[in-house]
Amino acid sequence: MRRDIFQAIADPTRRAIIALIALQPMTPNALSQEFDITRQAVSKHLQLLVECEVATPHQQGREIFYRLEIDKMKEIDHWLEQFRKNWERRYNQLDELLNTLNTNKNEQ
Amino acid sequence: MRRDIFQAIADPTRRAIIALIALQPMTPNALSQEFDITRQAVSKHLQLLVECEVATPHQQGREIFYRLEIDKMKEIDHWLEQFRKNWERRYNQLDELLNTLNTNKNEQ
DNA sequence: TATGTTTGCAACCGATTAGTTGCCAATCAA
DNA sequence: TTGATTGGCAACTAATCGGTTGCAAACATA
Repeated sequence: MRRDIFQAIADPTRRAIIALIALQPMTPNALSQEFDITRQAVSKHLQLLVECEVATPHQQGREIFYRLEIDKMKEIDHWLEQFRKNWERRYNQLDELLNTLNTNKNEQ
Repeated sequence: MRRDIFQAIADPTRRAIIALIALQPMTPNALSQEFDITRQAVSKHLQLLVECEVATPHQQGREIFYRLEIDKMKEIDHWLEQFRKNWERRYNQLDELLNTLNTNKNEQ
């Protein structure tokens, strides 16, 4: 069984879950209301995310909030590093800074 | 059938293939010598990469060189963008500047 | 032309995946 | 204490995945 971050983000539902809990920790119940699948299906995705150490459960009464382990996302970023020099010129920090300032006043 | 870049990088062999053809275009035969699987298995990975538009075949005589479409890797980078502000020092620079420009709400 | 090389395609196989339903334990609220 | 809510676990299923073998087409070369 491969259990790594790349497996974790392979599924579109899982990517959506990751994006949601990046904003705030959420319960399986709350999460399942965002999708057309059962709570149990969402739970299985969460279970996999926990195995991959992408999310961690935090119990609060009878609810369990799943929180994103943001550091895990860095592993993807790190893997991308080897390709970045092949495409990025704007990875120059100053370029990035100026570009963002010129085209984006609002965060997202 | 999900055919996207995230599916493409889910498999470790495929990630290795991507890393290899990032250095130079390679043939299925040459690639298969780098792994403990058959040429046909490598070919199937290449086929999927082509479907995902991560690699493109370039015939040269009876050989077919597979070349990495580096731009596709940017899609991963773009998806990561939403998380990056949560972790990156070099983006904190930007955050700090934006906060200052926005009459600042809160530091850090 | 005959032969070997390179590759794609098809059929097949076992394991995994993403989903379902059913059930039970724990917690909260009346 | 009773009943509803929340969520994990188990069993099952259809589809997909990653691999195999076998074969035929296209090309290169003797």
